[in-house]
Amino acid sequence: MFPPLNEQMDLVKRGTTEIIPEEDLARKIEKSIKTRKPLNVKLGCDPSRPDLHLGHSVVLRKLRQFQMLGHQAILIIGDFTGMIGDPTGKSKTRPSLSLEETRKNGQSYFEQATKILSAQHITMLYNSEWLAKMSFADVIQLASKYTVARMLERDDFTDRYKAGEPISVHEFLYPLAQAMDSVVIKADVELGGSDQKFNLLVGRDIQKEFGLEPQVILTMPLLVGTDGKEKMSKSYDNYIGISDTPKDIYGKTLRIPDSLIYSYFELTTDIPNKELKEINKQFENGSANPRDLKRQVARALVELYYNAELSQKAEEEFDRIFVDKSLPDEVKEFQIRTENGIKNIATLLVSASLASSKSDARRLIEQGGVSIDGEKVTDINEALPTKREFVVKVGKLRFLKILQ
RNA sequence: GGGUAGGUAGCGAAGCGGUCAAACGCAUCAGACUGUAAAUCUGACGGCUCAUGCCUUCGGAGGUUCGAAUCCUCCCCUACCCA
Repeated sequence: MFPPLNEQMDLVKRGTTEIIPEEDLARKIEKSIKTRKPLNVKLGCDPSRPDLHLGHSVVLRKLRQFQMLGHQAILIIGDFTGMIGDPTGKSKTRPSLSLEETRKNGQSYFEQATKILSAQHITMLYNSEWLAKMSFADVIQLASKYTVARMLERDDFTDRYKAGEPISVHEFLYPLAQAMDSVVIKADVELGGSDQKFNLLVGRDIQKEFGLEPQVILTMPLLVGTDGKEKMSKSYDNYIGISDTPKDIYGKTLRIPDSLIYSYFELTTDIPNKELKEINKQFENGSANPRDLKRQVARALVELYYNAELSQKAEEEFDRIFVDKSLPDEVKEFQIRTENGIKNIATLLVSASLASSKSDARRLIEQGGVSIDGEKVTDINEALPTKREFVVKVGKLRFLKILQ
């Protein structure tokens, strides 16, 4: 029922950053073939941000490969850890969520994840199920299994410690809590982004402490966001959400810097290895127009999360706006009501949330960023057209049909 | 518990009694260029104003002063050192 070892290894190894230790993975797969028992492949999910983006998709797609090979995917929704707030990264002021919120986010996470994952061979668990039940004594015992020196080896901690930035004691408990998840579900393999390496390794150590066979860890590269600099993340606002509209997925993808094209092909699409190599070649020797390659990725992504038809429509729409510089086929509408006191273009922009304040509106107009029916607005006090409807454009992307 | 250095706009970081709505960098927004970009260049970047101007901001609360981000008092927060 399972494909042979080599086949499994080839597929699983593709696109990974590290497999630690690789021999163990082979051994575990071999054993699973022999005993006809699927491996437990764990992926921890942070429910503090409910929207999944292409960055998450990289590791989810890897998880799907395991499913396709007949293994068991286990999604751990970190609702318990999410309740306290995730310390990884810089934002210490991340809001603590209530259990209810994390549950809701967890559900939404699952729904989105199944856009990528197969509905078979999947289990979803909330880690509050076991973490919330641990007593203080349990926690102390768990904490005694790891040393401060080793905790400080984590890059994030090392850097912050050197920089004299605060590190709260509870942050040390996070890797341990995550490790407990691995203990409880008896994970054979844990997936994660390469920034999770430390946490995943702690899982191995703690499993050993509990007399279990340590999990193999498998890390994936971090997808760089649309800004071309930081990893894709909602907080940097450089993400392409898998629930974004076809238009947005297409448009955002086309706007990535050329340097990212290859990695987007590699990490976010199903393109076969052979074609991937071909693309790399074309890109290196300049025989392909990067724009065309980008269009190809964008099309592929919309197809992946929607379908071919919508993907084509998204492309046409994009061309209409940016190549032909005409209107999108659907423009949001805004009804002017006399009682709102809208008397000129500036007040209209504010009321329609196209500008955050009157000063902002003035700035936009002064800088030539506002037009009505294609005519640039030059005067802040310009009266509105008397027409019943007209289209206001702010910047390159924002259109609004005004009704009065 | 004692000591030292700090807390400034989205972030980083100057300023240390008036010329401070607060230098500079990043991020952001608009424009030019383009392939839709990226890079580059230009401009903007607390709010209200056509504008001189006015209003609200420099951890918090009070105070000194004609005048405070800048001085004083108390409080809160962070790091480091000593115990």
